[in-house]
Amino acid sequence: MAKSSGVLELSVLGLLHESPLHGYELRKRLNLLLGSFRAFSYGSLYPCLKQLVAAGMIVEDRPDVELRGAETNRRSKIVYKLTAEGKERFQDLLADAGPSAWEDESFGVHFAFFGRTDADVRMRILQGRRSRLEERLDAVRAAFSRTRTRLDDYTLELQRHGLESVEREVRWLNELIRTEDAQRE
Amino acid sequence: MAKSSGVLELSVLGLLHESPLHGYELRKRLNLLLGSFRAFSYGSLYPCLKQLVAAGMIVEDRPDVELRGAETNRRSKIVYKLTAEGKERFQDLLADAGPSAWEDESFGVHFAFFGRTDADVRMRILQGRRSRLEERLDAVRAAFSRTRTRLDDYTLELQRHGLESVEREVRWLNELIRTEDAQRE
DNA sequence: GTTAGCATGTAAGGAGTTACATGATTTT
DNA sequence: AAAATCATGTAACTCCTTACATGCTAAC
Repeated sequence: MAKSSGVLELSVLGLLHESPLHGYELRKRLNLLLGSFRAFSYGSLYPCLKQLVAAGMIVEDRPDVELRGAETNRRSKIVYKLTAEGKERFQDLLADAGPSAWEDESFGVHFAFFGRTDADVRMRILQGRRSRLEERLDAVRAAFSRTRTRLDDYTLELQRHGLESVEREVRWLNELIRTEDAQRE
Repeated sequence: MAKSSGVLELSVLGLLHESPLHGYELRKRLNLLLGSFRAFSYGSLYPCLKQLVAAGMIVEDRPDVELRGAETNRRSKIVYKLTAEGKERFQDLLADAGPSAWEDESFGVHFAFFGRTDADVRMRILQGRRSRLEERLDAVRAAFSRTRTRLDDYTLELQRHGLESVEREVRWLNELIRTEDAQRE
């Protein structure tokens, strides 16, 4: 019913692009793919699969049903595979180098599928992400220097650690951008 | 109406504990306090303030209204201040050294208010957070070694960077725990 | 034969955002 | 007097989780 269009949809399409999978297995791959960043529950995954079926992006395949008698209404594994339309949708989502690709929640997934993303889109996403983080550094540092109320020691330490984390990610992005540039030759 | 009991409530109570503030200013302090971790919009803040008023944790003060004629129904700044009950509630929330204090979303806030938290609660939260992260490291590494399908280069790099980030936070926690220990003498 | 893990699903609800709507105050 | 910023608020909506409910399959 909803159009979703979030991290989950992209992840599912991407994983099914590699090979057909059933929900349970899909979830494990999902949480491996996204690593320490994110995890999804079945309560999100199954409705999402349903919705993708309804939208014609994937189709269900029930291997067990064909093998056994049809009278049993038993539950079985449902293997999902991408349709041609689904593949197209996936490519469209990957081709989007707009802000939605470099925000906190979605950058990870987009990056995970960089292997199937055009080099120029990769570059624009990396640069977008970098300036996003630099903006944030500026904002925090500005707010910090503007602040007159002296902060608690722990609050300060949290701040420091937060800034350092962001700076670290910027360095990581710099490295990646450099590598991408080198590979263009 | 809802009980909320989340990051926002704790942050608001903590900030108002330092000094009375109006919503707009409160939001800026909030986003400074939480630094690069989190940001809240007015759409969350104002309903939360209403709810805290209803619960008797804070009270409204409208400075302008008293100064000027009462016939004008004009909008004015609303300064919120903590009640005795609110202070108690804040201390109760700070005294909770359970899992809810060391999850991703809430650890930051709890840490920011460590200056007002008992030393033993601080220690239990730091240790809880650390074992939470170590569990995650184990899970990711286990899933990683169990995986037979060779991963995409970019996916691998994302994974590596994610692991490194978590390891870095563990080292930070180790350092903090060491410092806390040293201060106990 | 029972426990543990595989497998699918739904209903209710939490926590927050976005977009909108309005008005006051300060700066240029 | 226009523009920017300060200031408060609401309604609709999104995305996801939790808790529940069910059943299959392998291992011990």
